Amino acid sequence: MNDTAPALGTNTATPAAPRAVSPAPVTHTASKSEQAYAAVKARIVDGSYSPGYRLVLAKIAEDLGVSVVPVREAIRRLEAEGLVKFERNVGATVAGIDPTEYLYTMQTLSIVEGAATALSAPLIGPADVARARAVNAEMRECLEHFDPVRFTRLNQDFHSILFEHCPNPHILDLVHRGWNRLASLRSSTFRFVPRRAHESVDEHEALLRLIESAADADVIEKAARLHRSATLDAYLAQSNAGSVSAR
Amino acid sequence: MNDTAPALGTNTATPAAPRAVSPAPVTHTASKSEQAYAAVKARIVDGSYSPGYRLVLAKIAEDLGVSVVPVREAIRRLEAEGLVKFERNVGATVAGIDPTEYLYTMQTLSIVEGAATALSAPLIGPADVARARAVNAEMRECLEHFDPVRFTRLNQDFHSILFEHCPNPHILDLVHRGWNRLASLRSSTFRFVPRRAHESVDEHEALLRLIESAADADVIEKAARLHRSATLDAYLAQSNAGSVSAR
DNA sequence: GCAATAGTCTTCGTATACGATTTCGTACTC
DNA sequence: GAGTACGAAATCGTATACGAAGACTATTGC
Repeated sequence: MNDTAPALGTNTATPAAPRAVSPAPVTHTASKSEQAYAAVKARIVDGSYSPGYRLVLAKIAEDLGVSVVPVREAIRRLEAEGLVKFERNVGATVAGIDPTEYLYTMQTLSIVEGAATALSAPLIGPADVARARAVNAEMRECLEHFDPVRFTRLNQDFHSILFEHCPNPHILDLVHRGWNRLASLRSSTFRFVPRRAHESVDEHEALLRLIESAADADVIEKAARLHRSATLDAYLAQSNAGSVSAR
Repeated sequence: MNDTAPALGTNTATPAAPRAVSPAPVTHTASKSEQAYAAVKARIVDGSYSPGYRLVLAKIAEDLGVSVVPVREAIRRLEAEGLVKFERNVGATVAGIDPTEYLYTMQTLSIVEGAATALSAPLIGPADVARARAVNAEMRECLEHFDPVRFTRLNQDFHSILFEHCPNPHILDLVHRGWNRLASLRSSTFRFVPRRAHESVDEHEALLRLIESAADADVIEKAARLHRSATLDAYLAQSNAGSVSAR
């Protein structure tokens, strides 16, 4: 379907080596619509457009040197993907950080990512495990002088290695969408709950052990799912104790 | 109060989409874009546009009494949903029945529907269970003079009761999308594998028992997932006695 | 001084128009 | 007779234009 492959990337340690499946079929064909989609998506994911940012069609069109029509299409696609919220006769804004939304997204991701990881597991070779372990080592290092943003990026790299082999493209797409949604809110959970970062690294190692030992798909799925929902729980516990709760 | 809508006396050709699996956001304001989206989606889901059908923008626009621009947007949204396939400079076609695609969709659905059902379970009251049981009774009846189409519709109704209470709208949305994709290929699995229908009815009852007894979420999820993947397996076993995995 | 209302201004929604690309048919040549 | 090349028709892609709806502001009345 859609989903231009990158977006998940920015990976320093994992240059998407394993498979040449990477769709770079942009054969001199880049429709304006496509351009607009990619451009806006990139800006959302990289944080240039932060949540709540008002996406004015005419302005974006001008920035990109196109008319509003392709931009509208792009926005529509992003809306369907959940990256943008659209209100009739009012306009589009970058989808928000609403804690409720965060909860939904994390829960959904826990499920689809768990499944994707379990489905990938049999296809993950020793080389992949080694790469993942290297990333995890970096994460552990990163714990010293804790940098939430860097940590989050590494976290993404780590999990990418685990689920990218998923043979079911639909599920993989859902995982990507979930990650993108999270990426749009740059404030990672780890910023709020640094303690969770430590546990996270340990759980990563446990996950790798399971994969190495060719554990049951069920077991891997459950572990991957719990790994994520534990992060969610940590966030919830924190936010309840702390300031903003609201709904 | 608004809605003077002169000149276009012939419009509003779409009176409340014929009960697709997804909710109809029919506020009293229906932009042309919405109309087009609902209309095309309805036609795909109800089979007027069968898989492979070529969706010509101009023709649809004329049928609906609008211009092509709103139709384009609608098509884009349907594309993001996976109901249509779009090729640059060529056009859109209703997404196909490709067995591989079927496999992917069913697998994905088994996962998200399983999760949705498990999350819904605690919110399902005796009244709901009773309704579901009534539907299942109809299905059992339906086994006598087997009618695959009717059976499939009842099957959808049954599962809808089980997952519609899902508190996570994202997951619920994914379930709807999965069902819609399946709906677009009118040939239900049960047409090919009537025997599966019998098992299915029994599994439904088992599922209801689990929900009634407030079984563990894990147990319910696994049961719901297996229920669906068993249907998939039945299809696979039937359709090709040879090439199992089909890449 | 505050609130309600009217007017303006921004921005969206859709129609129409035209250029670009693909596809299909036909004729011509080997 | 078959294959290729040229051309026409169909269809998509995008720009521009105009009407409509919501938001913002200023003015007026209490």
